[in-house]
Amino acid sequence: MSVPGMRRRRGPRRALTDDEILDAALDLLDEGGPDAASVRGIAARVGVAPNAVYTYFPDKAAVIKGLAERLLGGVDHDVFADRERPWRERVEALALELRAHLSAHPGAVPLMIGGPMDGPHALALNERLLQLLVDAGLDATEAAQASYLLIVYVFGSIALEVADVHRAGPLPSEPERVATRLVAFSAIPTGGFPRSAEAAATMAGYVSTEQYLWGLRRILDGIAARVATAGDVTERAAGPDGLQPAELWGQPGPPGAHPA
Amino acid sequence: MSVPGMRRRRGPRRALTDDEILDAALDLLDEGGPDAASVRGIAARVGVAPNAVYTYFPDKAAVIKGLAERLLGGVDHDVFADRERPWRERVEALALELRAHLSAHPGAVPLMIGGPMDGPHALALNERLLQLLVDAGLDATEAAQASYLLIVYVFGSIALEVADVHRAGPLPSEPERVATRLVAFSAIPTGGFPRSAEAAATMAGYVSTEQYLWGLRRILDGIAARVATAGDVTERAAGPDGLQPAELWGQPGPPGAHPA
DNA sequence: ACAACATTTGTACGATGTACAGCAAGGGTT
DNA sequence: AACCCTTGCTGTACATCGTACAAATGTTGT
Repeated sequence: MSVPGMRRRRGPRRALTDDEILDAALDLLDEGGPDAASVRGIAARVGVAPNAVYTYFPDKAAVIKGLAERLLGGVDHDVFADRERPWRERVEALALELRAHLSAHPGAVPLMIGGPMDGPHALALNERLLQLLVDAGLDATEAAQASYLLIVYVFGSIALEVADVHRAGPLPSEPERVATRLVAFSAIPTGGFPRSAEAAATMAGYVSTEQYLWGLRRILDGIAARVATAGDVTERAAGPDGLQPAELWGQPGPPGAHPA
Repeated sequence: MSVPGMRRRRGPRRALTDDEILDAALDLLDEGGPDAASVRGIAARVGVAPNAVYTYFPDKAAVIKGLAERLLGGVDHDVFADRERPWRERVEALALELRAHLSAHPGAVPLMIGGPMDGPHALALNERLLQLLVDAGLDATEAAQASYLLIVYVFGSIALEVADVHRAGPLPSEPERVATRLVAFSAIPTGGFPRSAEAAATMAGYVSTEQYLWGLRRILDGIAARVATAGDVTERAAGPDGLQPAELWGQPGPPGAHPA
């Protein structure tokens, strides 16, 4: 990403750009994990003194924020933009695209979920998702709720996956990740936890993408039921994941809600 | 990890306990946010030199890990232990209990999701959840998938909520949080994002707990569909563990029919 | 009383984020 | 062409962080 050997001359006039700094930060995160993006390291990588960074960003938090925006801005909107396709497919495409994009930079993930994601690219993505859900037949309120649910799932699962893994360098390949997960599980005194051990064992056949999609489809099933409730039957979930709405409408909440 | 009754006073003047250190760390996090738990701060709070902490924990990461375990160990298992209640209610109770427990210490949340949660208390919780789902009628594999989905949702939503908020001190009350969320939304150039603006507006009537439960219930709907189809003809995967739908919702019978 | 030992402290080192003051190299004006 | 003023970078400095090392301190078993 960054060009090596480029010498910077002393002087004013635009030696750096914001993007060069963000590139350097991202490179460092990819190589050394979440703690590797120090201001000094970034500056050294682009070939300037540490405090030169503060010409472009007010503080380190701003760099992180810029990085988050940059990552979100890199997701391919075309993947789920086709309004002719069923909405579930479109959401799945979006979820997979986001996961692929963020998993490529695991070191950056903890940093970006550490702060609010309210930049223009984040909002644009949210806007797309909301529109998609409205297209699917949800009213505005439920579309908002559903988008929140989906966002939580996508970012939450990536965050947990990244947290589980050795936090330096790029994410290992999926088979490797499954293996280390199993190692981690078996290294634990699972003696008293038979079901956890069993889960770890059966998990071997379900690599992470499968699991990700399984959870996502359960969520889509739940949302689809609300679509049906709204009276819009233009799209009914079909196939192996098909469901019969009558069977999954939940009952009202349990008595004894929890006090704050 | 420290058992009451076994007093370890073998050293010189004053011997600390792991719990005293964790208490101090948690207090600092509650007061000053995720960055407030410095080793020096913790040591000062318990009244020792900074490096005295390293007698009890090998490094700071171990303190964080101990803290995560301590928090997870504090969740009340009785809330969802009653196997006579419908499984959905039990899951909701667990989810609410976890959320209430973790939201009380927002500063600790980013730290605990930053690393793997594989301590004994975390495993015990996972074990309980898996058992609960198996009781509900899921086979071992799908119980594992479903528990992962639920865990991602619970921790992910708490993490995102915490990230949205000012990262110091205890989480504001829910009305305040909604207000600041709206402020944050309106402070953003939502001009180009009509649906996001609309979502922010309609969100006012749906405080965070409502939203949390809405998403959780969509997930439960999706999982319930798997329970219902577990013994179905279309999906022969059930095999020897196949259960009859009648037993799946517990003794009370199909959803909506069980008595309070 | 003595020795073994567990615990705490003093000191120190390297790394981090960032504030402050100055210096160099344009562009704009004359 | 000579000025200066703005812009961008550097040098230096400080507080704070995690933590390693050895010395000091007190407790306990013999």
